Amino acid sequence: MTAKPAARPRTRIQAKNRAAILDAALEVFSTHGFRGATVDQIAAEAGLSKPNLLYYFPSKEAIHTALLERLLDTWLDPLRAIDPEGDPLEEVLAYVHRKLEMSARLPRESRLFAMEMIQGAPRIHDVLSSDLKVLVDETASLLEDWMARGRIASVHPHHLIFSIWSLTQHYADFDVQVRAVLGPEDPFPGAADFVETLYRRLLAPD
Amino acid sequence: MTAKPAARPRTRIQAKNRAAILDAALEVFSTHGFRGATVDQIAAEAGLSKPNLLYYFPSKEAIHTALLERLLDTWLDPLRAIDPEGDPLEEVLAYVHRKLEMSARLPRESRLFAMEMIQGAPRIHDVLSSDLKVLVDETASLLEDWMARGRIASVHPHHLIFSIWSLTQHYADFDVQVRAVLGPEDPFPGAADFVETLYRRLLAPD
DNA sequence: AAACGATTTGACCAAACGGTCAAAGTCACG
DNA sequence: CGTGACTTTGACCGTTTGGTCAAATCGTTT
Repeated sequence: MTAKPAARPRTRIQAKNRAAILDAALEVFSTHGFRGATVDQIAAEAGLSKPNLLYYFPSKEAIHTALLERLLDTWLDPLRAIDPEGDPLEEVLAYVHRKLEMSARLPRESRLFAMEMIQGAPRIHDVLSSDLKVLVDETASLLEDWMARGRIASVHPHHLIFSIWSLTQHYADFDVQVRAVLGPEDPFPGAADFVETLYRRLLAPD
Repeated sequence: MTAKPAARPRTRIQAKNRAAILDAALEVFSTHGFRGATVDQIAAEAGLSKPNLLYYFPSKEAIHTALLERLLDTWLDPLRAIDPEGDPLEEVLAYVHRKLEMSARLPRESRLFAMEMIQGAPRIHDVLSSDLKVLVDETASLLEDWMARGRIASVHPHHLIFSIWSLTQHYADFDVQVRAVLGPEDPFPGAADFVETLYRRLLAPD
């Protein structure tokens, strides 16, 4: 009986190859989207033959799903890390900087997420309107509470969160454009400085 | 001799069909990217047979190119419309609102642009580092001039422009996510209000 | 209504696609 | 060092892909 490798890898080889496949798939899916990515290309990028890749994942879609599941967690972690007991403005700023750092260090993950959104999130729409919505609503409540107490200025909390997402992820998703305009200079120090200023001025209590 | 239809359509039928093809291609390319889009799908969406579509455009790539050329112009028009003689803060705010309105009214164009960027802009990289860079640098100079005169607060002008792009286009590109979080409510009124507040507070002269 | 170019189509092609399979090779452990 | 499970592969399959072509149809002008 030929046992298919489990989702939880049992051998060193499985751990190594599954990791290589997911890394290669991240590269390919994040730049070409699901339909634009080919199994051959992922296999080549992972240094495996196509049948060998399909020994570890049953289909192209399975790879994509595995990638998205892993992504959603790490992507929303910074939001969960906001401390309701901390100083409001500093908590928001820390969140902004965590997100910006993620754009700098995990640009492919950011682009994979953006790809999925642009395509209408056909594979994660449910998670968005359940888990994500709950998490965002909770954070929005926290922000509103801070605003009501005058700890930070009053703005629409959901749009505040959207603004943080868009501003920070922009540097990963539109990396080419940013660098084409800015030249060789590293965009991130300037970006960090800019968003710091922006949110300090936006949220400074009246 | 069978004459291929010119880029400038000569007959009513050509004008109509070329428009239908470009509209269909916009729909398909903007949600699936270049490689993920198929000629069959574009043809079906345009209500034509595949060979008929290829009578009007010589290849899939030609359609994509035609689309991008048309896009770049309309996409950067709002930037060109900033009036150096106008009131600085109001000019910036007007630009922000023009961009936001474009996201609301031309979401597919926004997503096509985003798609191209995420993929590394292989087909328009040259235009970015030449035309776009020049246009942005000019606008940045204007902004710096306004800042030096104390008409608006000092921030990094390039990142200011990036922030406007990301904040406004986010509502088109991440439409699914925004609506999943916000529910049935129309996002744009709230967004307009939010960005207005944001840039007033950011740019208000000290 | 003839005649000409403009338009449309069914049939077709080679290449690339996602995926399968039996057989061969490799590894770890008793 | 043998043996059973794990891993890898070449050959293959049916479908989809971008694109071609000759023939048929349509529109317009005379």
